[in-house]
Amino acid sequence: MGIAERKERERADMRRRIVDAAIKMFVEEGYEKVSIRNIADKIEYSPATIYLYYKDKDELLYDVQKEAFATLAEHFARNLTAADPLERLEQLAWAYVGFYRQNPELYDLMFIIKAPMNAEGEEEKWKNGDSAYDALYHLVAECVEKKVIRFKDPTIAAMSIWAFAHGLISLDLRSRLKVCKLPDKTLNVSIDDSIRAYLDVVRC
Amino acid sequence: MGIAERKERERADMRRRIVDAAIKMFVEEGYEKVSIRNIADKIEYSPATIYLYYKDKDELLYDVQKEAFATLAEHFARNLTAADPLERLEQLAWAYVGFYRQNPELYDLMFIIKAPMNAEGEEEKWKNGDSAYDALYHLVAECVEKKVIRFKDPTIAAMSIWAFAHGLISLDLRSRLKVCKLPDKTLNVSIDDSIRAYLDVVRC
DNA sequence: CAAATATACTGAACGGTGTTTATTTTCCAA
DNA sequence: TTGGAAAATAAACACCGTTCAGTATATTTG
Repeated sequence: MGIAERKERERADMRRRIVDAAIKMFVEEGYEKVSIRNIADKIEYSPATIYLYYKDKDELLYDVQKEAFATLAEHFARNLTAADPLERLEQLAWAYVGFYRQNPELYDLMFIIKAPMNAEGEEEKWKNGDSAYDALYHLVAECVEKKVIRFKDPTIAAMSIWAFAHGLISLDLRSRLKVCKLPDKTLNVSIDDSIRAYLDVVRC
Repeated sequence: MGIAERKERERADMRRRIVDAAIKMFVEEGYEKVSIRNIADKIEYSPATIYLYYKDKDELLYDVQKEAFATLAEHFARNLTAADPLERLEQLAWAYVGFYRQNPELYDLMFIIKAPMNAEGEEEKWKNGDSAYDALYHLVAECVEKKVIRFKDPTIAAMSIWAFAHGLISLDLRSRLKVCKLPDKTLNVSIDDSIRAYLDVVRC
């Protein structure tokens, strides 16, 4: 009786088709500009069909985020090669920025866009970023332990470092960073310079 | 011939009515959930009327942002009292966080929400945040000059400090900060602790 | 194999959105 | 008082996320 199994496979295939089209379109056009109807058109099904596989747009976004976090994890795995923890922390920082540069729209829907946090008090459910954060935490903890960075508490250190990188990227993504006007001159502030300066400040 | 003047006054009054209702409703319900129709209802005019005073929702948001930045400027003016530049920088940090805590929804629409950046390449037009950023820059420049913080370039320093605070707040606003799960224990990371640790790290 | 049932899919609708247009109402000058 | 400008609006357009009644297809049962 392989029918149930085949049906399950077909169901998974359809979810793949939907999520693949969604990722492609979100990346190309931006989350807000892509409608369920657009996605349905792309995969040549009726809009209502999508609701047989995803209960709403939020649930679809959640799956897209899962995919994006897997991509980020791969990106980290490829780039975190150094043995020295401080060097590895620097690699992490550059890998994080590199991921953003290659996938700005993905970064937006992973970390900035409001959905799918609608359901209040359901922070528990948001586990997509956990493994990436764990990687950061353990690395930072090692740096704190070996006293190569000027932080004392590993939890606060990890969150602070993430917050800095995220803040920089968020400002860049909203064009607050590109140009910085002063009375006398106009300066370009780059993410790269800021990261370098931060690493200098944080290092022991 | 005071009629033209009165008309102008009436026009300004109407824009005030619209922007006041918009701010109130954005703060109460969130930008995305407030429609032009809702605002029109509130001020007891037809939706189309709003388009006689604002060309689109983006332009209205732009005015709301202007108001919000004025509030932030006041907030800074009230709280930046110390003579010592480093102390004043700390006051700035706490004032920034305090503003966010008192007006999270305003913070969102000032710094995070995607609109009104639709018009590509119009970064020139976004002047709302300039005076607040100038205040930060000059203060940080003084700190760099007097060598009380570990940054060398004032431009990079100002942007980095802002990025850190903004990153922290952005993560908090999207519930990424509240709880931080680890294999063994669950920890609360607070904005306050992170700011304190950052100031310690940055101080010379 | 045929009938009954379960599954997959869809057309059409609901109630909303931002925005535009044609029309009506209001106001002011001649 | 009346003609024309200015202000306000009702109605429509083209979308949106989502639901539901109904149809087509596949599977199971008699």
